Amino acid sequence: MNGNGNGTGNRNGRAAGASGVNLLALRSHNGALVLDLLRTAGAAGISRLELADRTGLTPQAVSKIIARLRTDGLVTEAGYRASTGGKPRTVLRLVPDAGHAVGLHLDRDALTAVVCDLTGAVVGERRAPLHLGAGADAVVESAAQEVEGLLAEGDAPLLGVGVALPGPLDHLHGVLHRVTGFPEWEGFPLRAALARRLRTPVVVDKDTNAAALRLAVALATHGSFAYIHLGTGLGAGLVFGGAVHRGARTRAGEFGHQVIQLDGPLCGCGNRGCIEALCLAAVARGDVDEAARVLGAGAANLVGLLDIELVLLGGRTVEEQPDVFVRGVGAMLDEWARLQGEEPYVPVRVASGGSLGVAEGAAQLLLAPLFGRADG
Amino acid sequence: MNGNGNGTGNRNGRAAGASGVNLLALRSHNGALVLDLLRTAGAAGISRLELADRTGLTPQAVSKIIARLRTDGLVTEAGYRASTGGKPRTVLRLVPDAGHAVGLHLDRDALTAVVCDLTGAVVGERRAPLHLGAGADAVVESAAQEVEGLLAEGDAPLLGVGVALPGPLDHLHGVLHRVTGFPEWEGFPLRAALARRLRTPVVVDKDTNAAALRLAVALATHGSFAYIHLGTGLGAGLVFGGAVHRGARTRAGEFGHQVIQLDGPLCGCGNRGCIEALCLAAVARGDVDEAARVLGAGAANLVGLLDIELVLLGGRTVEEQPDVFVRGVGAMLDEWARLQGEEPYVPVRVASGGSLGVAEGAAQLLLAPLFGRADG
DNA sequence: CCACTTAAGCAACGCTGTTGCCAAAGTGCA
DNA sequence: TGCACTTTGGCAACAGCGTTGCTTAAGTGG
Repeated sequence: MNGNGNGTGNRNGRAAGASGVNLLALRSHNGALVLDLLRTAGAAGISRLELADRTGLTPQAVSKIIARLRTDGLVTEAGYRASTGGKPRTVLRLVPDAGHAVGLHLDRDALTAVVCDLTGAVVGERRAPLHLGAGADAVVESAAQEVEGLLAEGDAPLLGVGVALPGPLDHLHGVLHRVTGFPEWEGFPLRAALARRLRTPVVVDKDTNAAALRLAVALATHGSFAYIHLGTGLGAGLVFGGAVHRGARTRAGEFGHQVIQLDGPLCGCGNRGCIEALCLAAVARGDVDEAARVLGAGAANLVGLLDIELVLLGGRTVEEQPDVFVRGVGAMLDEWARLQGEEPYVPVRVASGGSLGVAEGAAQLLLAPLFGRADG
Repeated sequence: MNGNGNGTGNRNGRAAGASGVNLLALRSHNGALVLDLLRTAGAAGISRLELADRTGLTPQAVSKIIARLRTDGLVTEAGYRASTGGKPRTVLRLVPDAGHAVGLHLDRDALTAVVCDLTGAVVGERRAPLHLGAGADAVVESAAQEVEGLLAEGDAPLLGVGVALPGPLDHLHGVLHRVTGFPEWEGFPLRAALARRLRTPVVVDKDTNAAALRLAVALATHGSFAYIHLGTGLGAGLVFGGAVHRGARTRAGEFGHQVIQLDGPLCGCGNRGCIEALCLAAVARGDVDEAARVLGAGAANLVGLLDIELVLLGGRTVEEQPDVFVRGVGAMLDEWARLQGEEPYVPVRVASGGSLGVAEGAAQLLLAPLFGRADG
């Protein structure tokens, strides 16, 4: 897709530390950068000179990069800007249909599948009931059939399939750990199984990470934020420098089992005083304010520890009473900021997304790398 | 120092998002990579072919890079390896005296200054009493005099001065926030003041970040760890991907004021249930086991949230009874791992370092960028 | 002594972004 | 209408990057 394939061009992909960069990698980096700016510009488009200004590259370099991207069919010229006293700028736009990716959201009881174009827009959608407990092979088969149904028309080239699902898993190898309540999934190589079945690249990640990735792409941020998801469980996706932080074993984000009440009430995980236990208990007894307060304390911990810029809230429970949570969490962050004696104003917002958010994020697992958003 | 100056070579350093890469940046990246491997190899040295293998670059590219570095005086040939059936490999070594950096540790009651060579080894050292409350100008002046005394011999080119001190501060601009107990420092532009006085580049950072940076460099890791410092206060330095994580406003690492006991005892910061409050109280009443347990709970939170690979403990209180803390924290991490049902073994160790650790880290604020360890 | 192996440099090359220059396409004033 | 000016963007030449192909250097081992 990007000319000479997938990038680094190094002889060995195994270099332990940081690895050397050659001209192919440089080309691919700058190309991705330009593509990302084109994507961000959306329908409004962007001119060569603006691209040069934003990337720090010379106009001539941008012209060459654009010429390559046009040859590859990723970019087109689309009209002209108004003149500012000279030749008017040429508007450039991403070609949305130059590539598609499928996003698959496997939840406990439902499956959602979307096809997204290069801009991340949903161009196709399917939903189906799902029983995660039905066994790995059955689930893989029905997921594969949904994907095939979605791709029936078969127009744009398919980059691959991203799968998002709950619970700890190994993102690098695409192997599940024990999905809470479904022990039969432990150790199942979902990525390999689905890739073999569909004969296409597959990437697997946690649902919270997928949601966070979608938000990072949608916000076009290279900064940091935390996406906190409160539904049947409590988890978080962390974004630093515009990339999802997955950690050494891709298990980061276990926000729900942060202990916030030493020797507190027992949690399902076996520990005591986890945020999730306190929060869900408060929700269960109808005390949403207290749930928001607990969540806010956890969010303040995040902000203090990691110095993130933004907190986004999502999940079924939050969506039921968004104002209560935004206010409650916001109040805790403001109080924390006040105690710090400074004005490190960290906004709290509800994450846009809706019911397709996670599936869109799953598709972004394949789209985002094209735009230089590395796998973290 | 590195040929054409400091790197990126872009026309503007202000690009908001990720920025474009040109050939100078590529050259500087690969050069830094090679230098880092040479530094890591230490006195044993490393051959061109090993460098090629480790970087993923071709042997010829490495030969060219080494030729440049030799011309710049950063690298020398130093003997030969035993033959393995052909021409023996040429051993290459970093030239330690190609550059020096000063590290300054300003503590509440003492000043420690070191000069380090390129390998990070201490080649000069001075200590002096210090009264942080004596006022900014007086402290800057006495610090400057210590630095000048240390550099009297004036041999190797000086890269600059790194300053590490407690309390929140703005690393990017080198401006202090309110140092606990010394309100007169709030807003003082330490970096600018010292740079003007000494006419040399100055970098300012928190003491915990400096200590963490020294450890990252010493361990030569590109992975992740947390350095937890327990002395008169409690703080942490976080390292992801071999780089110190400072966060959006360079205030990350406020580990001590993570709330771990909702509505717990009042902390000096005004909040309730901070780890620091619980931990210091336990230490004060002689219950070191409990202090270790609290610290361990906090460390488990870190590991769960960020999926780091290693926990390092340091600071005066830890050094007094290292075994108690290592065992206590380790027990909490093991228990946490057991509850996860997996074997994500996260080792706990005492951070080597001694009384010069922070000052050495301060020097690394200037040395590390030469070896590709960006300011993160 | 000679075949073989391994290390490292020389020369040519393809490709990168950059520089210098020029054509295209507007505006604005006389 | 004409001309000076501004701005955009491409063409051509270039320096410099890592790569490739080959040669030279310097060992081992029969």
